[in-house]
Amino acid sequence: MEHLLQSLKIGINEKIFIKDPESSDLGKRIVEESILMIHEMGFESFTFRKLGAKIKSNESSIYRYFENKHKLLLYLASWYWGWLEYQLVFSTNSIPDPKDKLTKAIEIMTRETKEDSAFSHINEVVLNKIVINEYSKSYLTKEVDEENKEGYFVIYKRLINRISNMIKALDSSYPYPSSLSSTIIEGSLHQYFLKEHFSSLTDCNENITPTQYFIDLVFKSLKA
Amino acid sequence: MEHLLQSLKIGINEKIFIKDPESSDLGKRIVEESILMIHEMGFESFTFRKLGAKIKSNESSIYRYFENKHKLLLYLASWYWGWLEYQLVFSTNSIPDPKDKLTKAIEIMTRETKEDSAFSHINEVVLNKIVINEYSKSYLTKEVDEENKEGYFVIYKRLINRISNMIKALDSSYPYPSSLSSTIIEGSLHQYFLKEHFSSLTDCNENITPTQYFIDLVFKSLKA
DNA sequence: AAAATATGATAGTAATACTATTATATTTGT
DNA sequence: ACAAATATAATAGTATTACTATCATATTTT
Repeated sequence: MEHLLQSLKIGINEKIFIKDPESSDLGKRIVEESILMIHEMGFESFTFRKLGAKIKSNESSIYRYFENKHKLLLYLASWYWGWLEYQLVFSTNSIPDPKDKLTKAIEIMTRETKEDSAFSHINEVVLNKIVINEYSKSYLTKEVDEENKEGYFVIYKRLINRISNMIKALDSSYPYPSSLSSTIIEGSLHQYFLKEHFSSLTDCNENITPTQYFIDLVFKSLKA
Repeated sequence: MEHLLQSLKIGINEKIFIKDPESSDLGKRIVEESILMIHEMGFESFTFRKLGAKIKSNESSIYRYFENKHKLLLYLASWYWGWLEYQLVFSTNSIPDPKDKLTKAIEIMTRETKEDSAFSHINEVVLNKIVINEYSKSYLTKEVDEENKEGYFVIYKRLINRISNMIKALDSSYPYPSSLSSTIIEGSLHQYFLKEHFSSLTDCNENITPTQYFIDLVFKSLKA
């Protein structure tokens, strides 16, 4: 639990923002409305000018919180992964059996998102959709290595490592724990995307969930 | 083989381009140099103006071939997947045993790219890197459904279906052939990306290839 | 009540993503 | 060989983007 409260409350790398959006009402409105707008119009069409108009604030005021929309996306993604990490650690902490623990972990990482009333200004369901549709764009850039060094992806990496460690705990002989872990996380986003837009490329639908697919995939791969 | 020569020579959906770049010297230079430039500077920084300067042609001339850089990316990706499909069908066609066939297929889809001298103006090694870094951006847009209807992703979809069918041929009882197939294709790109930029999130390195990982993953999942 | 800080209003800039027009090559058909 | 058609080049122009800068006005803190 050590890293946790950190991640959820102030754990987002301070270099991602200029001024902490949690520290003011305007900041929270920026976060709240940007989630809705990015979801509605897509990241490419989203601009700070449009966001300013929507929240009846000034473009230049938004720039005092985030350097640009890319940084805002990094912030939203970090928040999302931190929130998932919180749920992961909270729900698996007390499970002693490694197989049960990993099962629960996969469930949490691949299940449909439900609203969390603990964070009133963030719509987690919509944020999950943004992550599905936009997260890749936050690291598929020429600046990844630099930004990785700055620590902009730590929460995401820590999360994948947690799952990787659970895999190792269950089957220390399995040669690809990190690859399998990253496949679950990234693959889950991808299956949800396919379900929505390329249904012929996935078996996930109303009856089959990504969770079922990944549970099957993982436990057939491991000796357990 | 029916669809094939089509895909490789003229099979790229004609709605993707305004004028077929294969039909002229300028068109080929556009394709050739755009691959190098997108790789060098990333898709975001790449512009038709810069490309024009590089190939000593005019911005407006490039617009006569492609509506915008997004369409150019769709074209390059279609070419890439068509090229891979060609290799897939060519190499697996004569293999009668379903297990050998699928093994070969996974190898082709997940191996490192090598130059193909058959297409002098296209650097397949660099194009593969573009696909790893930029392909997701071609479908993670608000226009996917529209563009999917227009047929801009047919080759990619056909490819995933081919692998899916090979999985079914080997184990008709496996419930997730399409999801597994899409996991191999998309997951392979992702593992190569991680290897390059987030090495702690993958087990793939100089000694372990994505091919090994996916072969293990797939055959542990299937009854064979 | 003064000082500090946050926000708003307005303006300005370089670059992007085009479109339009006209001129000049180059190719093709007769 | 010459006209007609087509392709490419040159130039200019527009709306929008992604900012930066400045100054005014609130609001909070001390």
